[in-house]
Amino acid sequence: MSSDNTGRKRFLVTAALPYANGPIHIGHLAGAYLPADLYCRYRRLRGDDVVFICGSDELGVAIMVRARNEGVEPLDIVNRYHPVIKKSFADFGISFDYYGRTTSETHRETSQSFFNKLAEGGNFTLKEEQQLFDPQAGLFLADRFVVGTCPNCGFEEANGDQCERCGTTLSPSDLINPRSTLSDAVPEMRSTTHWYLPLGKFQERLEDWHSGHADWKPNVMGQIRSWLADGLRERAITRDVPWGVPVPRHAADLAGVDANGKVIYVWFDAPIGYISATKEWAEQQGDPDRWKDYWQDSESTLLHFIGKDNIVFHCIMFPAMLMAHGEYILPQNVPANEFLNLEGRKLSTSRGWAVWLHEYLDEFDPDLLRYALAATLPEAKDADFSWKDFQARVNGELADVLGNFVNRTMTFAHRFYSGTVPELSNPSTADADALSELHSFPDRIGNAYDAFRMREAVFETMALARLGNKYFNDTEPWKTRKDNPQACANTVHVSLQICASICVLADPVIPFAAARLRSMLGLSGRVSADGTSASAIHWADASEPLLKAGHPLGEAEILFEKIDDDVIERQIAKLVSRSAEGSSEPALPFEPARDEIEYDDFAKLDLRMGTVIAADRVPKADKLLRLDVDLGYEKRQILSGVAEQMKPEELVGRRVVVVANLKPRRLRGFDSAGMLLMAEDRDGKLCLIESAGEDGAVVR
RNA sequence: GGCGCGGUAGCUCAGCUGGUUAGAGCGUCGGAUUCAUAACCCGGAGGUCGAGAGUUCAAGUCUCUCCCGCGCCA
Repeated sequence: MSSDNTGRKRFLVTAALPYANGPIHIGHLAGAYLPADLYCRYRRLRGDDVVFICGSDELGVAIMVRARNEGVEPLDIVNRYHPVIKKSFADFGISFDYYGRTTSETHRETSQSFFNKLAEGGNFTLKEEQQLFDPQAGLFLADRFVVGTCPNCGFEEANGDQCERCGTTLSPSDLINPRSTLSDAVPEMRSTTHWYLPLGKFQERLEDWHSGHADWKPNVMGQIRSWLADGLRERAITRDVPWGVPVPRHAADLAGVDANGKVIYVWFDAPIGYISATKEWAEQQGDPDRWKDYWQDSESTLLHFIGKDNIVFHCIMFPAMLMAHGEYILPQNVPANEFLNLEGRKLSTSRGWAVWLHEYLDEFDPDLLRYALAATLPEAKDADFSWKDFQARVNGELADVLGNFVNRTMTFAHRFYSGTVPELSNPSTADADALSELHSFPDRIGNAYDAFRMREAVFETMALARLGNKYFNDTEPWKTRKDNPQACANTVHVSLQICASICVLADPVIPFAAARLRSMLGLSGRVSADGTSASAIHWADASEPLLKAGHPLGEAEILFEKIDDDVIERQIAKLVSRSAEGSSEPALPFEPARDEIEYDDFAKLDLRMGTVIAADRVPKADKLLRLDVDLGYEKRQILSGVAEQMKPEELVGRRVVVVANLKPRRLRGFDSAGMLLMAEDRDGKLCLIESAGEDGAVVR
């Protein structure tokens, strides 16, 4: 392990650069950002020197195409999303030391000089080849931007890489009547030259390096072995695209190639973004060379947090690049996570099946999602996030177990000990046992973090609150208060110590609540972000009582409010309705507001409460249900156009609001005397208007 | 199609290099309690560990075949 002469270990932690063509959702968080943040916060509390780096990946074809489709510049797209992403991370408490972007000048320079260095070292090969060119757009086309008729099944919208209908693998030249998706023009073949990185040259060194890391996660190692067993091939590192880091002049001259219009392929420049962002961080620190301590000193530990889709880039290609360059250290570990599903289905941004971070933050406390996600991270296999599970975690664990323990402890301290820590004297076995168990928690939780077992760490953190509750229960201070005051004081003393340890050990998971807890305990400011100040409480200190007898406590507050069912149902409904719209962004307009009316206009309505006592379908009518409604003073037959959304049996027994004085009319051979009031969402979804009040009650 | 990772109580998941009656949280049922956010605490029930075959004194744990989910590659 790396360390400097003060015993502090030095870490450079990166989290995958999010692609800046959309906002952040919970899948991103669970894959990389939250586990990385848990780890960094933990390490800082250990007193280690951590630099946590990330940034927006803003280059590449996808952003360019999207800009074309919207008729704007690529820079407009990334300028739209970069600030949103950056802010939502910050609000969520992801504690990046620096969040950069790959459109920065530093990144261009860093990528180009990296490229030049590899070119000088003779690491690249050049290949001239025929590629599809869209003469109208003036662009070379990636395979997937060509469509045409499938030679196998005749499907007319087959993609250049695969036919969606019959599944045949294709190359664009196989297509009959090929056309560009950018302009509809017929693509032509043109010759172009590109740089390749022959990864095979690094095969042996990579194998040696990997064999020294048997401790990596099985899902990561499995995939690496699979790639190495296949044998590494050369891979293109430049493209003909107008949006990227230009191939540097120096390398082009060395190769004798006109590099005009050619850029470095994003897979090559994106990981270099970690380096450029670290340089920018160092500049910001006023010590421009300091990035080298983290990237080029063997005493430093480099960790990449990523999702499983990124394993080969971080475990094969980027390390090969770093080896080729020669001046960089290699990652110590790449704890890649699997994917997170949502309500049992795969996340899909295009189908509107996602929970967006910036929207979540509009309605909830960051800590709630941090906890719920951390408790169910996809560490070994794909995991599922559901709103019901979120509610259960918040109510049953954060509020009931942790929050309630703190609350009952604080209540005692304030009510019977005037808000100070009572003295511990003649401790019972129960008191001593609780303290001795407490002693083991920093290591128990820390060992889990050290091994990248975040879920276990979170579980063990909650276990400390469970210990607190059990201890509190077993020692029954509400009884001893009357017949054995010292025993009661001991209970409150020890319980407060447990709270104090929690405010340190829970800090990585729920940093905002932990800070509130510290202020309740009168420990504000004692846990510093970098763990360096002299009076700071460190991770290991949480194994011992942190509060002295007589220490004044702050004001008590509820740490976590419970979440009501209807709040959760609203979230689920939002998800479902968006997914039905098939779009990620809420776009439907609200119905326009109507003209103003007089009170008398309103008073003409005779609205009454009623109960549906019978309901059945109207024959040959898709939309109509026939209902018998009890209005208290009489029963009515009412026809309602809800059959497409509600079943008769769902309506029986429901309380409804009825327009009772609507002129009766005949529909499909049935008399309808009145109508039911409903709320209609923009997408046409209907909801009954329910209320208490007896049948026949006037609604106004 | 090839490769990789997973498939363990109703739900979400632990089970490291094979070893006594397979664990936790939630849910459920029962009990106890009342300081506290109708919270907490105790106890019970629930699993032929995806299916089948094999190795072994002994297999969720190793081998093979098959099925299912996810991913990577072609």
